[in-house]
Amino acid sequence: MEETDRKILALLAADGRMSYTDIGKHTGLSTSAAQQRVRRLEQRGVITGYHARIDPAALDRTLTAFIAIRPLNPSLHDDLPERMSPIPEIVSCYSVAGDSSYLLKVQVEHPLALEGLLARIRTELAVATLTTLVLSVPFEDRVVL
Amino acid sequence: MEETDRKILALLAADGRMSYTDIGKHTGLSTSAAQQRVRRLEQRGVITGYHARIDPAALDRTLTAFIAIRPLNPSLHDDLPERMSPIPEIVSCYSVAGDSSYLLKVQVEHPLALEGLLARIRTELAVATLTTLVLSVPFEDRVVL
DNA sequence: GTTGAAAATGTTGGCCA
DNA sequence: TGGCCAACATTTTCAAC
Repeated sequence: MEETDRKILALLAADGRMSYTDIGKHTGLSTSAAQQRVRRLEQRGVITGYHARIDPAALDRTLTAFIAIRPLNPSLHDDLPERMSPIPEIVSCYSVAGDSSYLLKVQVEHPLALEGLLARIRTELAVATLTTLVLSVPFEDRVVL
Repeated sequence: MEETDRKILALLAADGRMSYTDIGKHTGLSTSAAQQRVRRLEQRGVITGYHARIDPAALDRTLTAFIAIRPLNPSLHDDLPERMSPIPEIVSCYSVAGDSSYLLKVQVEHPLALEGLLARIRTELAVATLTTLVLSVPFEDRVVL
């Protein structure tokens, strides 16, 4: 990956709606050259998508937490991700190696909702949970190239 | 927050470059009505930004890990986030309540790089670390409205 | 990579319910 | 207030070089 492509990635990571014209200006390319570069980055799967980021508070999801889970009855066939999928409060799911099997990031309205969510997770998934509350987010998902 | 705005948020969360014309088609609004809604959502801070998502593997960051950190010398003045900021491998930083003080998400090239990163974090920040390796990511940062 | 021109989209102001 | 329309500016797209 070369200089110009990295620069384009940095620009689009910072502003996903930047126009090809502006990308061209920032990289010294013509509009269509910039567009071709971006299209190639998309086709190669380097850029996997464009997404608006939404303030969780605006959706009444003021409480964020990480939940480490460990299955109570270890089984060969692990379909936990599929069974987590219908639970809307689970925002991210990581399969991990360490003290637990999965690490979940969840977002709920308030502590009482977290209590309910934990009960649901424990019963529906048959797992033990260890919860860590998020107090604040100094930074998140930054892209430093 | 009403139905139409939620729909717009869902659309832009899924495709941050969707045109106002398309947003209008999906919501039964005219182009300019859709545009006004989006502008208002941006001004109210509900939409905090638009970002391209980049495949970490394309940037040779194949290894993701979570690192829980605990300061060795607890002090009143905590400037850890500022001191983490210049470390590019640290992608996210959460201040948490639980067994540790901060939870970091990091991305590195390979296990050896993680070893170096852990050494850097421990010495520069004067903290104890507990690392959890990410094996796979069933889903991440999904927005379910 | 570049240029250029056509098609699509973004933008603004005025008008209407 | 919130939405529509219509005219104008900008961007996207795609060809040929």
